[in-house]
Amino acid sequence: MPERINQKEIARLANVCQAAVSAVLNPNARGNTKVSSEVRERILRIADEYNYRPNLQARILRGNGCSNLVGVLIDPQISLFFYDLLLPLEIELRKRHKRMLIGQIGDNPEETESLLRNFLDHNLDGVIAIHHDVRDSERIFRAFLPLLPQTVFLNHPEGMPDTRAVCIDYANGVREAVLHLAAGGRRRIALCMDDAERYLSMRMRADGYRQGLVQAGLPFDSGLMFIRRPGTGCTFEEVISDAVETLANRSGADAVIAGNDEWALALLKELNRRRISVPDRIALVGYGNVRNICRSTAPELTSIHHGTEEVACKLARALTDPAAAEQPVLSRLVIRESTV
Amino acid sequence: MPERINQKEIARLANVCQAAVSAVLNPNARGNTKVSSEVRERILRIADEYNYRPNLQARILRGNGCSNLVGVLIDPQISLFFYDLLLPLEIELRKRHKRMLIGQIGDNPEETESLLRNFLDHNLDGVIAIHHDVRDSERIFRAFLPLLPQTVFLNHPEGMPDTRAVCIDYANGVREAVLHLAAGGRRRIALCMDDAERYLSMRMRADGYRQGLVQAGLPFDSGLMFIRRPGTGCTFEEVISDAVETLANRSGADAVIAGNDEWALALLKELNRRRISVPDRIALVGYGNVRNICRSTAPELTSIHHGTEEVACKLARALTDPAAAEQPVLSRLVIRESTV
DNA sequence: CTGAAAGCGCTTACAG
DNA sequence: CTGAAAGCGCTTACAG
Repeated sequence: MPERINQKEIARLANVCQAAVSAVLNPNARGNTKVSSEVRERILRIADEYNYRPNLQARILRGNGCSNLVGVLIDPQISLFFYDLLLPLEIELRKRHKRMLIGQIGDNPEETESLLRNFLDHNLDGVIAIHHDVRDSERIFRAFLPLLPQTVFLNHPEGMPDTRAVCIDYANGVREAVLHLAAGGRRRIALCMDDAERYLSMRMRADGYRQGLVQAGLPFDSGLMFIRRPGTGCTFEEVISDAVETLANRSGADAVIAGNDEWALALLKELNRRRISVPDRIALVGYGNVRNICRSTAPELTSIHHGTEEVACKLARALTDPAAAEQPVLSRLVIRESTV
Repeated sequence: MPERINQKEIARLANVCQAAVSAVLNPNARGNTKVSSEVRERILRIADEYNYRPNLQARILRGNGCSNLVGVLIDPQISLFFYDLLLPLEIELRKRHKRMLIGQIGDNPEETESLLRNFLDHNLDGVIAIHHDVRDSERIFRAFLPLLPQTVFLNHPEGMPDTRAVCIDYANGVREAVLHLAAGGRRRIALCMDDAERYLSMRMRADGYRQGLVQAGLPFDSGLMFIRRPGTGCTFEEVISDAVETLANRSGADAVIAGNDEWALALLKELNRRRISVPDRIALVGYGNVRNICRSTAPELTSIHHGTEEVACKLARALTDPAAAEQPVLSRLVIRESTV
């Protein structure tokens, strides 16, 4: 592979001026430099022969040309679902000849600001914010949104319903789960998950739970809703043990819908330890439908899916097409052994 | 936040020439433009006030300045372990003020070439190849390595021992596992994994297995080595079922070391289905020590760990420091319930 | 100590 | 139809 060649050098080899080379190699340019087809052929041949690639930095500096870079904001508390989202998202972006620049945001607002400033430096074509649950996020995003290129959120950030966002309807899958469990004869269906105040996604799960109960004609019983409060100082194991004690023993649950697959797995383990049979005595539903997990437990785990491919596709499309952000992505129940 | 300001504008506001601004804002530059401390203060104040950020593209075009971008090559068959590596790697790169540009390579050599060419366009500071198991990879990497910036591989690519690579000693953890199992009284220790020809990592597991047997004073029995051959047309479930049939029933195994945690989970499920107790009748060891999985099974899964943090740190360091690539990272056994 | 100028590679408005 | 030139924002060799 020869050394990198530039337009000036091609022009010299083809015996034309550099502007002609530029015009030939950018057919859709609006410049009015026209060239004869003979000259065009010569330039194209040489460019091909020497493996010409335009200099990206020069193009951007000039004010034309885009970086083909899309910033993707994630955070360290990323759950397995969002991990599963990264690869499909890369595939969707690649289809559009874009590449993913990863920005991991932490708890520190200053670091988040410095990250976004760095994003600005790179002249991104767009930003996809998969995670934006940062302290002070409203202030930060309000300051940066006008400067950043088109930004698409996965669900609206706190207090900013005016942003472009692909939303997941977290409620639907839970509603479906309740109906499925009720159809299987379960009457004491519980919901078990992390702090509901902070995360919209958790609140929506609770909404879906209530909707499902109403549709199934079952009463709501607050004793069947186990929600971990933050800052109690309990370990995860203690919380899970407490949840099983509360739901299975005290409240007489015959089914549990977990806030995510990790919780479902931990619950399954604790139920096994206490010799409470799943699904015979208690049916169990996860959330996230994480590959490799749901199909590897015994019994296989029923879970709620919100199509990573669909979400990835919509996020990528929404960068250029506002319509892609309109319809929410429905979460759906995927039935396996743990509920039958 | 004010509009973006450039050196020319700062120079105008400070009543100096642009070169002075450049000199003040790049203290380590070798230009011999010197400025009085009074002028320096004025320039710094204005730059700060207007939130000056140097234009990255201009710097790169000028020939100085680096992109602070590191390309990271992954592939779609990325296992959960490598996923777990991405976030620690991002953290290590961020410490060095670098950002991760994701390149997902597929089976198609042309796409891989186009990906690498795109990497060249972005003027990367370095490339970390986590996955490089592509068809034709030797030809491709031989062509691109001289053009790419410093490239660090996770394990050497096929046929290229002369590359800079952070190597994982996959053998050690398996050796430790065999010794641990033998110490617990197991005598028929099996190894169960995917095609060993293709992946060095699989061959090294087999090496560690043999070393462990020798050290434990146990005979090698080829009937205890179950290796999936590619292209048989069997589903994953069929392979796992076949493995359990072969190892547990025909070969009388009392312990199984799996090639990865996904296999271990699937084996555990199949053993449960056949009412073969783990660890009572058969001890089980995974590989990868994937978070959320090993601790969520019943019994909890003993697995082999090759410290993602250590690997991430060495990969990032090796970009600038060849010494970081010298010592292999040892895989280690993490003992949990499935082997006691 | 300070300023004017060249040039990185590119696109495009303008003149011939 | 073709060529000469300006300018994106920056660094640095050079002249005063």
